[in-house]
Amino acid sequence: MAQSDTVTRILDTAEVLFAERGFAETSLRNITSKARVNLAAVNYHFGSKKALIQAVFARYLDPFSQRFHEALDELHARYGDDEIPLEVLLETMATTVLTVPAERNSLKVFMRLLGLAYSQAQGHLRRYIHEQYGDVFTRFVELVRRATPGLPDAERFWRLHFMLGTVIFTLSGLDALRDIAAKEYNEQVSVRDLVRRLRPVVVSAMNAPLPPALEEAHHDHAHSG
Amino acid sequence: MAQSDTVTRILDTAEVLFAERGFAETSLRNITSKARVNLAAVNYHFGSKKALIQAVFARYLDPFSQRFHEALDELHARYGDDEIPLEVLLETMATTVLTVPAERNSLKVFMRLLGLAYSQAQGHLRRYIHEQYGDVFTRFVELVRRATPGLPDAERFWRLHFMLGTVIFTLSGLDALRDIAAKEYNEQVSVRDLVRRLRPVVVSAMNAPLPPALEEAHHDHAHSG
DNA sequence: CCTCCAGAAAAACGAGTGTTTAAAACATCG
DNA sequence: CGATGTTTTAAACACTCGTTTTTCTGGAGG
Repeated sequence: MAQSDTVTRILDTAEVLFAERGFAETSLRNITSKARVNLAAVNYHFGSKKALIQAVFARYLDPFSQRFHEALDELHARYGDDEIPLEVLLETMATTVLTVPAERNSLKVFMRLLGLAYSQAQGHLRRYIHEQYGDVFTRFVELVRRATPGLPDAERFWRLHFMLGTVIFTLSGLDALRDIAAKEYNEQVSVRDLVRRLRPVVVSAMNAPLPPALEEAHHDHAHSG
Repeated sequence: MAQSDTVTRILDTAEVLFAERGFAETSLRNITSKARVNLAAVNYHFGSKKALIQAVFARYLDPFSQRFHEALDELHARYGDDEIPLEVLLETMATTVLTVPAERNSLKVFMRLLGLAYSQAQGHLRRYIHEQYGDVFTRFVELVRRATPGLPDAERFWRLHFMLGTVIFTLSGLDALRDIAAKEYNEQVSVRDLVRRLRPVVVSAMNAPLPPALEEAHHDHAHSG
């Protein structure tokens, strides 16, 4: 291996540690010692810790966005200009999300990283992800728009983010929840079980009745701090 | 003020900085200098940084759990042994969540802190919160159980956590989402607007049709990493 | 052979961390 | 007043951090 596997070892170790303990709580010395690699290797190969973090994300998101584009191309070929049902769109996204990390490590790490990125301070990672991979998401949202013609744009925007919260929150805290569920209801949940459970919930949530219109838009700001 | 307001100044400053940048990214020197207080004051009054973090949470969660208990007492008095409708239960929780921080600072900080606690490394904060305030949550869940008799216990467990994810994720990332929504759909969303939007979504999600039963429980573990 | 140079390794740098210590300031009360 | 206990302050401690510098290694090419 000419292009030394040092790079790979660093990435493999870093993504696990980041997912377990967060970015700030994981030092380069943690990573390099566990990867049995010299400390300076990170700065030599990646330039900085921040660049390493982005490289960890890129290794998941590059194939994801590529595959998701391909999957949407297929849907376009299959449906032409017909409206694609919401269930099919959600199913496609779920399949793609499940496919990418299945090839390598585990979905858990991927989801945990996404959760961390979104809950991260100042959201500079969120911004990076949005800039780098925002176009696939935009494309997806446009298809969802056509699949839910009864929904006002703003309402759809919020509901999509509600559901994003559901998925990321659940899958990123999966281990803890899995333990509780196993203890309380002695049942072993796999990620695929969870996706099965998520499907009807997400569909119902997206198709929920519209909220009553605002009676008179923000009249008193008394408690809206 | 005999019981010096140093303690209060530290807490007021700490909660804002924690909410903005996370726990690890906020140093005691950040806090004490912004609060115009001596560095050693934190360790003198709280003992350690970890204890300060818990104190910040306690200042929100103590009144919350007390008020939520009172609210549930009221519901019990009003409904006796009759089943309390799911909408009423959700409404009660929403009201309590909105009430507590409205008295002091802002809901945003409270939600951001909750989001951080849940996405935190190893979840030692999540454990602390669960141990300290788990009983109110348990009581609430029991009422939800009686309000949703058609739902298997495990299914209800997961759906409640799905909805917890929706709320915490949305409200803790509120600022960023608010900006996007304002730009794209030029509409000003207040927290109360969001709660109005959340209500039908959460109710529909909880009442979603049951997922199809597992065909044959985890036969192949091929991709369940 | 020697040169060259990407890569690995060891060591040091300077800045920033949570925490502790010891002295000073302050308040309370006999 | 002087004594007592609490709070504030400045300084130091002992690390850990990300990054940089320097040295060493080992194979490719003239």
